[in-house]
Amino acid sequence: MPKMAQIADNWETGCVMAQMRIKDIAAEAGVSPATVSRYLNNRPGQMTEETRARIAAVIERTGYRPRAAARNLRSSRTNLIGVILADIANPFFSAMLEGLSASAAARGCSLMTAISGNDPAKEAESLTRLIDAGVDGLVVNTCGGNDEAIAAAAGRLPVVLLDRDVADGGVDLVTSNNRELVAGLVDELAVAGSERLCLLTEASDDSPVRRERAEAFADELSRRGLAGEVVTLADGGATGVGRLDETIRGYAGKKLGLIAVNGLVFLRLTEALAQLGPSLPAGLKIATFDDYPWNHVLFGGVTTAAQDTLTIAERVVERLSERIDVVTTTVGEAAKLAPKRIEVPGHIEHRASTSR
Amino acid sequence: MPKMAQIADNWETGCVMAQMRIKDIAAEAGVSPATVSRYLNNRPGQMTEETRARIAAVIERTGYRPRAAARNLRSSRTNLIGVILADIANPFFSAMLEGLSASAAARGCSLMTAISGNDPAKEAESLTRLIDAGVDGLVVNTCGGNDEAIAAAAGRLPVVLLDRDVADGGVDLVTSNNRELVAGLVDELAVAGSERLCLLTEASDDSPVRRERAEAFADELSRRGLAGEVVTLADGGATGVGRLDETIRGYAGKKLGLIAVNGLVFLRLTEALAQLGPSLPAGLKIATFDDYPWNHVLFGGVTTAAQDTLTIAERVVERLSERIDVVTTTVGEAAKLAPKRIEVPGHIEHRASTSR
DNA sequence: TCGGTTTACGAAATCGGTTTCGTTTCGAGT
DNA sequence: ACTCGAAACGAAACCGATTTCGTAAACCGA
Repeated sequence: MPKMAQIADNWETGCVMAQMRIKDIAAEAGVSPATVSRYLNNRPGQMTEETRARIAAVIERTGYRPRAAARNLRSSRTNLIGVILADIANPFFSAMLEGLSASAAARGCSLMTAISGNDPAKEAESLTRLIDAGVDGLVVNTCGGNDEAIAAAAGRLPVVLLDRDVADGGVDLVTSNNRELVAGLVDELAVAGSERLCLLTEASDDSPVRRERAEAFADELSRRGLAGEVVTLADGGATGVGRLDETIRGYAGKKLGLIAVNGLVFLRLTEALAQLGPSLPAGLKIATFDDYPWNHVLFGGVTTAAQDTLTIAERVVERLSERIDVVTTTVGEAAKLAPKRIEVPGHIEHRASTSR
Repeated sequence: MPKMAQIADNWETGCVMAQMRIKDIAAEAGVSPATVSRYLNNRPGQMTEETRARIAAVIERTGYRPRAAARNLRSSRTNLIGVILADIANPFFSAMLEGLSASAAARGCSLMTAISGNDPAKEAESLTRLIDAGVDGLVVNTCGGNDEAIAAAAGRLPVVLLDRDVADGGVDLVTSNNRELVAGLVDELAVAGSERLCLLTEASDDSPVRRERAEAFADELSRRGLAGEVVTLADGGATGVGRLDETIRGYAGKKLGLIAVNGLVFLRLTEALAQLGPSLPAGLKIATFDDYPWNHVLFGGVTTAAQDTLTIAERVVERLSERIDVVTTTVGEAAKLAPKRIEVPGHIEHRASTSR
């Protein structure tokens, strides 16, 4: 029985024409729906060049677009990648999102995003919501507190962790080479003449990333035989300077070198230093992580350990695609990929704050 | 014929148990699939409290989750909202994304995001990709150059514009009340004693937002009988200071008040001022738009016209939901909502840079 | 020329829900 | 007690693609 769609198609464009179905295209081209489907997915079972051209012409003319829902149902693939981010306010992660978006688009995938705002409950909710929506795979930058749920999810569909690992470690992880970056900053400060180094951290931040950087810092100090320590600031937003004043004043004039463990700590540091004057006290050198816009401006430029956001994003999507391909290709328990840890090198942006 | 799913369910959890279908749940609860469907969507056709409880128990016990793809196919709704952002590096928009995510989640919707990076071609591609994916509605922060395509999209599905309008204006738009914000900043500077006001803009930025702010600025000056002008900086990234030095030096000591039309311009301004010294020249007052983290820190705090990101996001999703409801409720051409322009008030954050 | 293999394609089942339509049951009104 | 309307629910069609399976034609070496 001919459908509205076919009738509408015969009218001039401009009228409200009903949505075309694959059936209609098939009828129009004088082939079966199966053949059109093969054309759409250019399947191994080839078709005559002539048939291909006829189908292409009809699709071109009618502007037909296959309905994703139907396709998803039958093939149980959605070409959707779920992304859960803990903190989008952090420019590092918004840049990451842009990278993920581009890498996914390059593979014909779209992104479903959820933002937990560092709330474990929201993160857990996002996890189930995205899985229920049928994403092919999941990128998770966890805020912590859901390690079991995430591990469980990784057992049911492809999951790649971003930046922060989970406890048991059975899940793929892509991260910067934090040890190398820490070493790079220590080197910057040492070369700039700092005699004593401090790594500034926050009490509330107990993330694996912070721990990794702190450990690397300590290791690097002892390796080089440098004096220094990890200073943990009391919480209390940007105003709670905690031990910071004390630390700075205690060493004033003694060629102190400070490393902020992340951008937030660096802003707190900046506020604290503002009380001491608009430019850096003589002999004080500073450096920080992640290349925020303001790093170019504050103190005439702050030396920064920059992470390679785009490459990290690309690696994440790449790895996720591998897993997705394995899942859809192999049967059941067959070939399971072993969990993998991918470290992406960053680089040091040398700026005025660590010049001699 | 009993399916694998039912067998698996009878085993202990822990074994690989097949995905449950609504049929299985129905069988288990001794009702028809239709009834389970009614339960899942708590439909008007109510059911016995006892039936409801029985179904609930089975679902609870089996951990059944309906497959979204199947649901989408039949109901032609996906509970997905597409979001296209021009520039996620701008913290204003990353905050927006968080707001959109929260507002959407509150309505049981997920977000599909695409980031155009201010590239019209990417924007156009994202538009079709999201529509093809079957989103129920679209939030677009356009980078320009796709006005026709966006208007066309708005004819086919619910679309709400974010911040930047399209040419013909037949589409819903949510934006800040820029005129009010400009007036607020002018007032701040006037009160702080500025005698001559400049609005700093960039040559490359020809967005409706910039135009609106510039017009409002001119209007406000003439309304108050204040001297001033719009200064357009030459392009060239953060280093191309253009007419800025000249402007500042020309008026040095003359109680100049500067307004950066956006955060990027403000960073350029900051770099330029850094050449003149670490703190503001005497008599110079400055203010800017959008409350970035560094605004709290630079110059001891910069007076800022802050947009109410969360409210804007909420209004966007609210309006989009209205349209989606209309589309799915009414038939054909029936009730079309007239395009609407929603202005969300912001507020002025007074800080040190405009103190007397 | 003939069996055998490939290639091109169609018929029909299928994915797993929702929705329509019809039937039965129940309670209220007279 | 009987009718009537609403409430509760089941049977089956349906959404629109993909996929399996089968078949006819084309090709191919002996």
